[in-house]
Amino acid sequence: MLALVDTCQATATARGRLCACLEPPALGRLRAIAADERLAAGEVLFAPGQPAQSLYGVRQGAVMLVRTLGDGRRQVLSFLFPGDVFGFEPDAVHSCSAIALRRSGFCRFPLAGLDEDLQLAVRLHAVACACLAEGLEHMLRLGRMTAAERVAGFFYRLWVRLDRPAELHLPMRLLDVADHLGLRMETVCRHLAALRRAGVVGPLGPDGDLPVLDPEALRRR
Amino acid sequence: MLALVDTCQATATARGRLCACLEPPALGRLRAIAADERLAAGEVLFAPGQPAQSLYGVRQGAVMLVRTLGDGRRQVLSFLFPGDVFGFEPDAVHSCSAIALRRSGFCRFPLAGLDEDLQLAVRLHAVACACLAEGLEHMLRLGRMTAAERVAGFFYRLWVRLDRPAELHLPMRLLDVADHLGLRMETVCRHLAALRRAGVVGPLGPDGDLPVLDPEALRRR
DNA sequence: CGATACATTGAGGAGGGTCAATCCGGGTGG
DNA sequence: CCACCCGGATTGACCCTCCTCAATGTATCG
Repeated sequence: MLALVDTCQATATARGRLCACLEPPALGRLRAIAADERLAAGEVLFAPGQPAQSLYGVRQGAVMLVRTLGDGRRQVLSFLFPGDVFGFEPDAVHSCSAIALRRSGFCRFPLAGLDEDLQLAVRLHAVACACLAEGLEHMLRLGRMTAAERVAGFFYRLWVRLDRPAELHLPMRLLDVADHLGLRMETVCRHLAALRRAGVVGPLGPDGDLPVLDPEALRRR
Repeated sequence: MLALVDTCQATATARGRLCACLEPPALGRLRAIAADERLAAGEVLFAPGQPAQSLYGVRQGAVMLVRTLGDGRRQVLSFLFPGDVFGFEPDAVHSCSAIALRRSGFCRFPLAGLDEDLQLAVRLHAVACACLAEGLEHMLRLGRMTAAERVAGFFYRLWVRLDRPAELHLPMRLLDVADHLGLRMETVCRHLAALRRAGVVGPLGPDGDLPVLDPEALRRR
């Protein structure tokens, strides 16, 4: 079980990481309660209405959190990568679904075990704050940025999050990106095509490979 | 100092309330560290870049949290009313401004005092989760709802939040509403006019009074 | 009585949505 | 091995919602 938490530690960004900044007692508790979980691409970790009894940390792979309206409208709340923690709910019930975008592995932390150590609780709050800030940031994008800005900004942030690779391996479909950015798939595709014509990115490969040629131009929007 | 926290308790919704569900020791600590703060309409409680050293609970009045882009684009992240808690930041610096919409009073809770009691820390996390969920909800609106839905939904939620009064007293300008909903003021005004023509709301008074004639129609969108 | 601040309304334009056709690569089954 | 199919990406044409700009209304305040 030790390896579970340590894997998180190795791959995570410091900010969203649950096990960061913990001293032996809290870390020990975290290790004691962590459970392993694995999902294949497309599988659902939890769905709306299900009881929310754990937090999850992504170890490998990629996940998205999705809310769906009755009439089929979808909002992808976030894409999550190794080190990210998710599953926060104000009530004891999930309000969105978590869907693996590829074969993924998770640390599962039962909520019951998280409320009994002060340092752990404080850390938990810090991680929740990071999620909250992330959400507010995205609110600004959805409310006040143009389609071009959203698309370029999205790929820039993804590129940074994935350690600035020469080639981005998108685990999600363009439809998912569109549902994240509050746009239509066609709109995302068009703006991506514009970036390609401008020499900012290369052609999108069939397996989701996207060469990033000019990250600076992406950042500038 | 006792009265401060108790005032929160009296007026707050259970969910976002910091002092809810606390037993004497934690409640005592909360009371011990709570400080009073008052602002006139339009005054700024904190601004981006300022050190974030406290959480705040609204006691009376109304506040909005605002993020502004360099080019003047604004996103109102949330409107806050008695009982709401705000000031969560992942870093020790504020990322948005808090602006009083009218004469308002706050409980100020220094962060330093919040990290030392387990029950308090757990409660803090619960409140942060509630904020987070609120944010995700709004993300869905910004990303996937039409202007008409956003406007109607906004006034419906405000009406519920303010205890379903016959007449809504809007503390904010239409411009603020627009910047909250990712719309233009004119668009908000037009859809509000449509609701008026449909007999769902009455005419908007000069001091922000808005009779709510058919809440059910508002809820239906 | 102007001046200010905000709400309201109209006319016109643009950005993004909608619908539909086509492409493309990979899998499947004959 | 190849024809077929399928999911997703791409592109085009058209349309509608919302934005933009501008004029007008209205209440408050000096």
